[in-house]
Amino acid sequence: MRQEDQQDVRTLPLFADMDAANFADLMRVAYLQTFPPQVQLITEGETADFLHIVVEGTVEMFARSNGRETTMDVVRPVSTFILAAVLKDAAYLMSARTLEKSRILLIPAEDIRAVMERDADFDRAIILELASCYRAVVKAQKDLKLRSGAERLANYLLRLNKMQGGDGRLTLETDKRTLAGRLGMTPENLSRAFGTLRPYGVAVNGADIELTNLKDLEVLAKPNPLIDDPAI
Amino acid sequence: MRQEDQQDVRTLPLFADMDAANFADLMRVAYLQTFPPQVQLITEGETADFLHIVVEGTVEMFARSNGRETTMDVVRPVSTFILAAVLKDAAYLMSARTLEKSRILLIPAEDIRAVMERDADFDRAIILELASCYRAVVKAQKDLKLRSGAERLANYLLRLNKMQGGDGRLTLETDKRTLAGRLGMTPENLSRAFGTLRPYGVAVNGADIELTNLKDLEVLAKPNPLIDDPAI
DNA sequence: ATCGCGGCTTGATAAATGTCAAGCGACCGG
DNA sequence: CCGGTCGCTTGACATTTATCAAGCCGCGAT
Repeated sequence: MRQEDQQDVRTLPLFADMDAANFADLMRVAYLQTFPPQVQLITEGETADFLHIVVEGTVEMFARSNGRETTMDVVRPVSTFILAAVLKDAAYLMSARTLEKSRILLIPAEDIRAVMERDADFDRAIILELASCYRAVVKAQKDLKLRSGAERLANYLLRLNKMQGGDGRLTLETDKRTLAGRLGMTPENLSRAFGTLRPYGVAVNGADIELTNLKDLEVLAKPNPLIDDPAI
Repeated sequence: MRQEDQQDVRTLPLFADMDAANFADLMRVAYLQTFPPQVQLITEGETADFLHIVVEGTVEMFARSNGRETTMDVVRPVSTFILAAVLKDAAYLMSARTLEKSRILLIPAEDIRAVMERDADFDRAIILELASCYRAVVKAQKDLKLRSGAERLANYLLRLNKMQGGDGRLTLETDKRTLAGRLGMTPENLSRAFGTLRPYGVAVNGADIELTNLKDLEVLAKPNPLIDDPAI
C-alpha cells in the first residue's frame, strides 16, 4: 500500500484523531485492492467482514427486493461505507458494486471492533461519523417524501453546482441511469424531469449541465438547508 | 422523578452498561415532564438542547418542507429520539409532537456530551445505538423505494402482527392519518390500500385489524428480513 | 335526543410516475 | 466503413398516487 494512500485515509475524520499505533495496526492488517468496473463488492444479507474505504474510483450502493432494484447511494473517494454493519457485526443491508475502476481499502471488521474496544478517540470519531451518516439518510428520506421527482432533480443540480464551484457549469458524476435510481425515479422519468427543468434554465448536453437561471431554478426547487446542506 | 422510571431508562441499551456514577449524574440533571396531547416538543432547525426519552405515551417525529408535511417515525416507550443531533451539537432535522399524554425525560445535551468524553462504555453503547438507528432509516428507505403503497401497508401489518403476539389480531398504534404519513401516502390512499388488501384476508374494524389469511397476505407482501426484521 | 365536529371513507378527476416499444446517435470492433 | 451495441430520449399508454368534494358515522357537548 502506498504511503500516499495511507495519508489520504488518515485525513478521514474517522481516523484523523485516533492513536498513531492503533492506526498503524489497522493499516497493517488492511489490504488495498483494485477492481475493474461493474464488480460487485458486497451483497446484502451477507455478514460484514470488512470495513470498505473507497480510495479511488466510484462505488454504487444498491438494494433489491421483489424484482426491483434501486440505487441507495454513490460513494466517492475518500470515504467509508457499511460502517454500521461492521460495528454491529450484522448483515449488510445494501450491496455495492464498482462503477469504474476503483481502489478499495479493506479492513477486517474484527480489527475495527478490537480497536474500538481500546481507543476512546476512535470511539468518538465513530460516533460523529455514524451520526453524520444517520442524518444523511434522514435528509434523503425527507427529500423522497416531501418532493416530486423534478424537485429532487432540481435540488440535486443545485447541490452539485455548489460542490463544483457554483459557476453554473457542472458535470454529472454518474451515468443517468444511476442518477435516476438515486433520485428515486426511472431513467425515462429523469429524461422528462430534465425536460421540465429546461424552462428554468437547465441546459443538458450529455453529462454536462449548464444552469443559466439560478434564480428561477431555486424558486422551483425551494432548497432547504435541513435537506440539502451536507454540512448541517 | 420516580425510581421506577429511572429503572426503565436504565434498562435501555444506551444506558444499561454505563458507569453507575455517570448514570446518576445524568439522572440528577435530567428532568421529567408530562405533556398533554398534540404538544410540539421540538422544531426542526433549532439546535439540540436536550436528549429526549419517551417514558410514557407516544411521540410523532415529523418534517416539513415547501407546504408539505410527513411523518418520519412514531416513538413509543421506552426509547430516545434525536440522539444524533445531540451528539453532533447540530440542528434538529425533525420536529416532534406528542400524540397522547406523554411523559418525557429531558437530559441536557451538554451533559450527554460531557459523559461521552469520559465513559468509554457509554461511547460503545452510543455507537451501537446509532448504528441501529442508521440501519432502521436505511430499511425505511428501502421500504419506500422498493415497494408500492399497498405492499408497504401489508408488510407493516405483518410486522405489527408479530409484535402483538402473531395471532392475526392486532390494533393500530396511531390514528390512520398518522399511519398514512408514516407509510408515505395520503389518508385517502391508505383507505384504498386497505381495500386492496381485503381479498388477502385483511378485515378492518376501526383500529382493530384481523388477518385471516396470512399465507396469501405474505405472497402479496413478500416480506424481506433485510427490510422488515427490526432485530437485524 | 340532536347537533356539530372530526376521522374516515368513497367517488370523480387530475397529476405523477412507471412500463413498453421504438428510434436516435455515439462509440467500438471487425 | 459498416454493423452492432448501448445509453439515452421520446411517445403512447397503464398504473399509481394525489387532490378535491361529498358523505358517512361515531362521539361528545348542548
